Amino acid sequence: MLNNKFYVTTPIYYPSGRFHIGTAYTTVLADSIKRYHKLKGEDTYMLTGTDEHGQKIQEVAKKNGQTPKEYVDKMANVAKELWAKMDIQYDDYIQTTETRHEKVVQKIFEKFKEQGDIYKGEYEGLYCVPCETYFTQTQLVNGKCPDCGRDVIPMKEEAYFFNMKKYTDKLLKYYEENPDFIKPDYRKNEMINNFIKPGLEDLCVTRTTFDWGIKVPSDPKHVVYVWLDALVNYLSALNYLSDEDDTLMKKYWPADLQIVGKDIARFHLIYWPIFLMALDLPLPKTILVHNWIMMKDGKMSKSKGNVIYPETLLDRYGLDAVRYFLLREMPVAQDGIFSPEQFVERYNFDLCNDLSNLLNRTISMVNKYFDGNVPNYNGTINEVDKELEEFTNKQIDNFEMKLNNYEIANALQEIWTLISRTNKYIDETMPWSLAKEEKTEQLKSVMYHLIENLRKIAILISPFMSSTANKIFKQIGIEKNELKLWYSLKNYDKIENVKTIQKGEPIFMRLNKEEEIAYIQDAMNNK
RNA sequence: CGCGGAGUGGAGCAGUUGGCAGCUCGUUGGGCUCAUAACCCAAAGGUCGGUAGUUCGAGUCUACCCUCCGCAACCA
Repeated sequence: MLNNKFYVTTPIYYPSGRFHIGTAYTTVLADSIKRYHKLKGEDTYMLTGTDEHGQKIQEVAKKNGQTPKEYVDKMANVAKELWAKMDIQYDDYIQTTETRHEKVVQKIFEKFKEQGDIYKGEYEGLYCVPCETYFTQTQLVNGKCPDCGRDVIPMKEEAYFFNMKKYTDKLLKYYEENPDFIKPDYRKNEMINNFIKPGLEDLCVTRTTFDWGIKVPSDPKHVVYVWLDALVNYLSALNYLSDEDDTLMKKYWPADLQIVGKDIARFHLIYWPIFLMALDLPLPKTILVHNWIMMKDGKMSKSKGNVIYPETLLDRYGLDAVRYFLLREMPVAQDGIFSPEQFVERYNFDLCNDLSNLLNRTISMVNKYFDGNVPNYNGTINEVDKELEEFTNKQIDNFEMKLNNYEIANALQEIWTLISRTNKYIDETMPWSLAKEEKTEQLKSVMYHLIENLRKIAILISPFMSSTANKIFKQIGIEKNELKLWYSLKNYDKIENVKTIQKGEPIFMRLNKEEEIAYIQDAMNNK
């Protein structure tokens, strides 16, 4: 294997409120891709965390009667609990208020200053005194502060700036020479046309109007402004520039995949690569910008009463159903729509009718015809079997192609095409007739192929729905670990002497559509 | 004003380098009985937003236009 390590990151989330389904989506996406690489035997590393500085945090903490640090630590725990609940296998969780991070930000800041990339200047903006916040012209609502509605006044303060112009050409060249750097492709054009072509403005990287941030060592009345602070987390978590041992950095940098939401695309596609260039570090291989989960009536918002929190779905429908829905229904390159109807339909059609039912009918037949003893492989005894094997191998290739290109929803679709094809195989071969006519060899072959395909399906879904995959393995009697690995997928003859369980428990039961839609709708309105 | 995305049978979507218009759900008819009123087959249903053009041939390329959504410098 040429590339046998895989470093994936999520954004560090801003914990100013409750984590909603979008946050869960990003994290599930990262986790699933990581598990896929792990399944292939790669050395994987996943990072997530929280972005804990800034004025808004300071205010929320105050409102809760806590110190900012108390507040962010509490929120980090809330996040960790949610990720535990969602079985997210992150390898490290970074909080930007940890010393290991702050030290690195300070070092980088001073390095940039020495290099001349950061210079002192004056920040000018429209300031709302009671809110202690600057706004740009375009953020104002009717010329007033968008938060409190009061007048804003032009203000100036001393601040440090990062010289972005210096790196513009280099960045454009990098975009051009590395077509995989930005996915989906159109984001690149968006960045170039909207921000780079009109001329990048230097980025203000410090503030003096609040103090909940990392102090600039050489000028401590300034705190480092959010983005320089936040972006560095991807490095500080690997012990970059730290006195500690830097094996992680050596081993995992550059990142193979960094996943971000479209709202923060600009920071990751422009400023982040420029910071890395200024540090003389290689850039991540791919930055994947995903879109948003929308509601039928537009963005999620509390005032519209259409916010959906992950817990609502997790507690009632289980983790795997939620993970499946998020990954299957959200196309990454486009906004996806969440609706209770779609959730329930996906659950019933894909998980119950197609997958769970295929398992159930297979188990029942193996028990009925062979007492649960899965016959051993007997080759492809006819055209139907041969066709099934070829089709299955083709689907595995399709799946791999789509997933390697980070088309998760399409990759899942390829698995479901395989599930359908396997269901069809039962109708084609009509095992019940074979049994009646005592065509035992053919019947054995059909049972073997069904079990074998279920094994493959379980492997394919395992990065997305690991407990479902395990339930399938268990029901079809697969115990050996080597039969659960990626590299056993193309084998058609390795299952020997296994026994299915006696009575298959359905892994997904059909939901009552009206009831469940009402339930989800209620949960959305009440909170 | 600008930039980005979208406009495909009733609904939601696929359509890679231009070559007989596909998928899921729904509808109608049929099949099967291993399975969860599930599963399998078939049919009906589209002038692929509009106009003009390039081409032997365009949903797919070019130009212009219309409609919807998003962005415009700290909301995944």
